Amino acid sequence: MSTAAPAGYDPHAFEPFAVTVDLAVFTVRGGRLHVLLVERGEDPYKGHWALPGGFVLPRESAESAARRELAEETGLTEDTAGALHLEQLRTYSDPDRDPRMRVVSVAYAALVPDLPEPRGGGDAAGARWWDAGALGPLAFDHDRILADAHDRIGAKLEYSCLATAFCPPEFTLGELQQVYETVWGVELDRPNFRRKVLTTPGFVQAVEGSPRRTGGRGKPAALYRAGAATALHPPLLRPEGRST
Amino acid sequence: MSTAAPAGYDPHAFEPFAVTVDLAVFTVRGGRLHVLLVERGEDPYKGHWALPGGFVLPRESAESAARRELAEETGLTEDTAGALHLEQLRTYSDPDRDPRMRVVSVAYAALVPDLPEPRGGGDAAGARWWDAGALGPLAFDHDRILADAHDRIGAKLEYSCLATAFCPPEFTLGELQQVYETVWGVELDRPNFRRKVLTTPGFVQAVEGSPRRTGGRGKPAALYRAGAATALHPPLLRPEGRST
DNA sequence: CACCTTTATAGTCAGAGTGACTATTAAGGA
DNA sequence: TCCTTAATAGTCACTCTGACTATAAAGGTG
Repeated sequence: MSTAAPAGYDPHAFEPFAVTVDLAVFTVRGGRLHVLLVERGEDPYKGHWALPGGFVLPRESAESAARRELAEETGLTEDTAGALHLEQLRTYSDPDRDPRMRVVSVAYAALVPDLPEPRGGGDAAGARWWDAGALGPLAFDHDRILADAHDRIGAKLEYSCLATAFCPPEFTLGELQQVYETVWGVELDRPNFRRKVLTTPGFVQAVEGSPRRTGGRGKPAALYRAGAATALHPPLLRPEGRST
Repeated sequence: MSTAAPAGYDPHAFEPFAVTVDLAVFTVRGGRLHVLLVERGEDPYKGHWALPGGFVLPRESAESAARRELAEETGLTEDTAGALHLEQLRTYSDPDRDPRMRVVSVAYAALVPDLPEPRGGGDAAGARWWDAGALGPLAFDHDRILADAHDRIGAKLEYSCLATAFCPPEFTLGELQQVYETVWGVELDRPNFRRKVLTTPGFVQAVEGSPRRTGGRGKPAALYRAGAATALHPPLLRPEGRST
């Protein structure tokens, strides 16, 4: 911002950059981490799967663009999508990441509870959830973006209350534990997990009236809602190594 | 990346975005956190101080641009600057953040040991280190970027070995402790800090021959170098609350 | 219906890590 | 020589965690 623009800020005098957003939208389905992908209908990478995303419009911020795309691709209303957790990951700016032109992309990660299969509407040829553990190569540098997103989400679960974003409004501690186990790919000790969650003020709060979820196999579990806290002190560390 | 470009990817057909980098370059001087700022020589914000930065060139990545600007502003060679720790913070894309045109900026944070005052070379009217705790309002949204950078650095000290990046090649544990105290703005217990650092494998390693730094006021301190580890397990948590 | 399986919940116990200390050592300065 | 300063060594209690065992309450099966 300190140097003069090439050719003194004439907006059309230099080779322009396109700015896009890419979204890594995660959910937990049946104990597996899933990610929303769209099938590319045109070259390059025609027929490949890619992260949803699109161009940032002239009068919107990258985050607004991300929320708009998220609403379009998931079929949620913009109001609902506006309430979702959306986290800016990082920006990818390799000069050759798109063979057509110079595209700088701001990547976001979103966490959603289990949603219905997306309608194939919009401009994408098709959109569906994929098991994040069994993916073929994606278009562009989206493998890298997806890996970065997974790392970030995993790290964030350690020191934030973000895991509740994967859960429906009311959930059991077993469901919350499964979020951690699914994202981290490990098994956790149930009593210890329970103790940690319940002794962290504001992580979860019991639903009034102490209802229980019946119909399962074992003893009915108590229901909880997300609490007011956002950070976890001390953190809930993964059994082994780290990321980032 | 899934939607068609406006006007089918004709690079000049839509209003272009400029892409810049902004750098928050931190150092510790005399027990205070300092940040490198440049004085703006032209409107808007003429006479205000701003983060160093500049345009991303057509054939370079944002990170390359950041390293190039860092070398220019600090007077270091590109080789030296290439070895410095540079961390992508986030991207700022508010449509009105620059009154002249649409500028999307990728912000980076850099940590350097105490350096000489920068020469006023390059295109900036002037460049100098400022005490990060006593700053007037900066140009553009740079106050916000600087605050985000400070938060990120503080959080990273907790779970990484990054603090050694603020230190010269050989340093005492007291100097390392002062990095933590300066960035966090707290005082730490010396024996406890020492115990934590020394029992974390790979955080620091004693300089061979066990030399000591004499000339100070008290007992000479042993010298250490940065170790091979990059992550801190378990983390070195701040006395009180959190960030991010 | 008795019994097994499954899941939730309660509780115990030892070890690691940390915060708050006190004590000792080794330099410079008055 | 004594005082001040800073580094280093060590203690102790408390918290948190990992690894357990035990009990409760549902569904399923013969």
